[in-house]
Amino acid sequence: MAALTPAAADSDKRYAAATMAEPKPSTKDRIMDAAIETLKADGITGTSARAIAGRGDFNQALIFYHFGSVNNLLIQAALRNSKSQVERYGREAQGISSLADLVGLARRLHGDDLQEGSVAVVTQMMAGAANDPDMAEAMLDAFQRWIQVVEDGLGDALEGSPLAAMLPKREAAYAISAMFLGIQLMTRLDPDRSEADSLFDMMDNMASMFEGLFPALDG
Amino acid sequence: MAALTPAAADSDKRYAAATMAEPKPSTKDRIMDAAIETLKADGITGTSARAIAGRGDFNQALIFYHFGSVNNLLIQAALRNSKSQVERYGREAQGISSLADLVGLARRLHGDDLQEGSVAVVTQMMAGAANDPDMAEAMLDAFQRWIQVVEDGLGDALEGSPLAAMLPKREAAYAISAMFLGIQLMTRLDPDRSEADSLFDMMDNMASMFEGLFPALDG
DNA sequence: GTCTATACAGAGATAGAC
DNA sequence: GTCTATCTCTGTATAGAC
Repeated sequence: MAALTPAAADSDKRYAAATMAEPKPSTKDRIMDAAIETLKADGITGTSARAIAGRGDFNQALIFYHFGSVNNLLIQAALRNSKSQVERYGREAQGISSLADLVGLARRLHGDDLQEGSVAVVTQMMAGAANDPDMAEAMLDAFQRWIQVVEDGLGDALEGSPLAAMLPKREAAYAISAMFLGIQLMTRLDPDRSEADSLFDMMDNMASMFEGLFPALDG
Repeated sequence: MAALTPAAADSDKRYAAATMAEPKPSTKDRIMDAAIETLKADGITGTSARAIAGRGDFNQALIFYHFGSVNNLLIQAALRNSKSQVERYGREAQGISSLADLVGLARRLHGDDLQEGSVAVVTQMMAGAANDPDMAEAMLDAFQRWIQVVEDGLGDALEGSPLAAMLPKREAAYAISAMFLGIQLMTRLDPDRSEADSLFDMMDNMASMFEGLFPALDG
């Protein structure tokens, strides 16, 4: 589960540099980091060039020099993050061998993500995507990667079960991804954020039920 | 909170007047209508007092006179719409008697809603809710009404089935609502908007399967 | 590649005439 | 209750010095 460094940074470049002594982030990466942080903290309406530059402590004009526009910066930052997210999720999904495992993983990722705020960023970008086709395309791209991870995990979870033949994996993965997204969004609105817990409990029970009804043929 | 001005004539009055000859909307209602339309068309980032006023063809200052701030206008408009939505959804959900019915209804509502754009508004408001607690509260309120409708529909669909005893309805309703929301959001990103169809097909099959496994005891 | 300075459009909001 | 006019702030974006 462990990343290479605790500083587990996001961009490809930083991963490449993570083995070296000083993974000093490039300016572009610093700007993208600040953009994501601003999105998390202030939402899409508060994410201006000035706000981003203030948070990252660099000059506002750098955004336009490096990315041309604020929206393009957000798109690039989202794509960068989504790729590293999918890598991480994919790694986490290794070794899944049952639906119960899958639910357990989802529960844990939900908790982590609620802390970290990746889906909060998604919400903000999705809102921004409404009047920016390029941003919509980037979000769609991100979702498709995500669904693929779920589909793979589902394949592992159902291997050897008769359910594997009955369940269209692509559609199921789409449904699960949609649900996960929806749960995150709703949970974020709730100040005490408790309802999702019992939901995952329910899914645990459902998973047990399914696996009781359709026991795996092999391991 | 109370209606100090006579024009506090809320949407309720307008709906009540719908049976009369001329249901001429109040100014407040016209402003709220324009706000919703602007949210659909231009997203939260494009929804300014000027944009709303331009779309509804009234003076910008009226927004501040009647609602105090743009954000408060959005909150009031969202609450008004969510209430009427829930009424409508509740009506549609009457007469559900099976899971297949429920899926059918969901499919139809998905289609309608994709046209009409209610969930598009939700997306935008949710993004706005990130840095406005009042807006978050309003959205949470709206979601809870929605979940209640689903819970009721689920109760009707499972009446007489052994599933009714096995499935915690509140949690299931929460999960279904979350999934519906997620599907809407994802679908909106996709230019050709096709993936949801096969998803509803899958849910149809799942519903049949469930109802084959757990046949209703009575009608 | 980074900074300062600045242009200019659009934002929210209010005052005061009508 | 509605309008015009205006204040002030913040937004994106660019020019040009370093």
